[in-house]
Amino acid sequence: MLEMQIGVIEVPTRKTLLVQKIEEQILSGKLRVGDPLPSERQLQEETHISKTVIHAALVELEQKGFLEITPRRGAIVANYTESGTMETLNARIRLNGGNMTKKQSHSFMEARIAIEGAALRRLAERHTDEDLAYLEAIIDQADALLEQKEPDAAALSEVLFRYHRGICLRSGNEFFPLLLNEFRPIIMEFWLRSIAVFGAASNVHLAKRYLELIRAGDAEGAFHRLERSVNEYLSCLDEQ
Amino acid sequence: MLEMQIGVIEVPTRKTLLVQKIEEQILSGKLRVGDPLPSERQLQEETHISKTVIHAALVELEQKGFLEITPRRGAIVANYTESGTMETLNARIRLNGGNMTKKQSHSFMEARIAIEGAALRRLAERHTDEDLAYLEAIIDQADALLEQKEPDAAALSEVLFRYHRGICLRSGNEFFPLLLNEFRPIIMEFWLRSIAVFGAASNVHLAKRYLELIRAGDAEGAFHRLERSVNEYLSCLDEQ
DNA sequence: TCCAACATTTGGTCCGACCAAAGGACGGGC
DNA sequence: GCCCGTCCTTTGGTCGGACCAAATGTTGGA
Repeated sequence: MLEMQIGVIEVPTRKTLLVQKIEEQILSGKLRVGDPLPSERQLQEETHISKTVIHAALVELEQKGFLEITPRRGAIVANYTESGTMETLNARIRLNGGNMTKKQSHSFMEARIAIEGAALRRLAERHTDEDLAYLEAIIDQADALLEQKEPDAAALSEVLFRYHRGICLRSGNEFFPLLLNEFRPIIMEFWLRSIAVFGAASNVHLAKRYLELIRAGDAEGAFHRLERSVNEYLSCLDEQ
Repeated sequence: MLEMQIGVIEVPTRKTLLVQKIEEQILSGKLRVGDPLPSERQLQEETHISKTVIHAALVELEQKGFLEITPRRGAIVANYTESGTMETLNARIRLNGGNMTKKQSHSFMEARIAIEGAALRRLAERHTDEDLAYLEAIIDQADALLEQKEPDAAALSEVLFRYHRGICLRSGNEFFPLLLNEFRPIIMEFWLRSIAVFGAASNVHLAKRYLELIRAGDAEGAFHRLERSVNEYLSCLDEQ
């Protein structure tokens, strides 16, 4: 029997649509940095959306770093290269179809080495059996996925994300796992590609390798292993 | 004449108060991860605040990573160690009177070394005259503040933040300055303390020292200078 | 020419009502 | 006894109108 797959149909709210519309205008260059936005009442008239929702959308865009709102003066397009946060970057990548530029990819990998590398080092130097058990449990989940004849790449990406966030979590640094959460959509995309390029088994094997190096207390070894795999990925990316 | 300083009196909105109240309940443990919140209408009845405002508050808490809202089902307390971002942490610190725990301070400094250290290294290895001029211009602003007999600590903190973000910006990595923006409130608090402890002049002098090391192309020197100043600050903190 | 008084516009906040969808309760058909 | 529509209740999302205080623009008199 032929099974039809439609999947979940998400109904976007008006607020979401308005946010995306304005993001688009800004990122496409139709609205430039410093340009003033129409007043909330003008937007209300244009879009036939209530002022309450308009206001909520503008506040969300401000939190994302796209706008600069001054009470009783209006909103202007913010210099999002300066005031932006990771959410701004996520929105930029999402509007680009989920694809990063090469420079962004290199920046991302550099940031990954800086953060996860520091976590790896620290965890190798100082860890408990509980830390190791925590990571092993996640590895087991990855192994379970590998046993299927057609491993689910999305599910495996999720597990790999949790594994590497686990490294940050168990490093004892309270900031590192939160930073990884900020990167989440970008990291998930990265793992999907990595699985597509190097295969599912290879990625899980690498994860196990980190665990061995941590258990052995080899901080420098773990760090260099990360550097090496990053460079492999980047050189593979540059070839395309 | 004796000048009395009162400062700006901010009138908190109902929305703000409600957000803080719920944050408090969550962080104090009265509301645990997975617990359902009362419906918006129940909250309306309890608090005598209109549903629009209630709704806006809940959405803000969702963006901060404290809640998980499902349309037509309700809101539950999110696992903020899983879904939390830097904003969650900022909220936690703010509710603690703006004071970080010692562990948080150490985590922060470690993260700073990881990120800003990488930026310093890269900028020292590869920079243009324009990069140097950019940073010099910010240093000049700091010097201008120093010339006043009673330097404004808040203004100087702002300049120091822009300076160090400038280092990340000019490093060429697109992620680093965004990460610093996420840290912003924490970093500002840090500079205020650093100025209080070591003095304004000392902090500006240190900033100039980084510039010299960058100009000389001394990547390792710049990195170790950062490590050293971080350790000085931390040991000073531990004494208290 | 200057400046004080007034009018307009702005974002921020609040209200009470309505909407569509999800879940539960009910009941008829097998 | 079990299944599956049908109805009702509850839910978050939206709406349009209202008011506020501050910033800006305009006017008119000295």
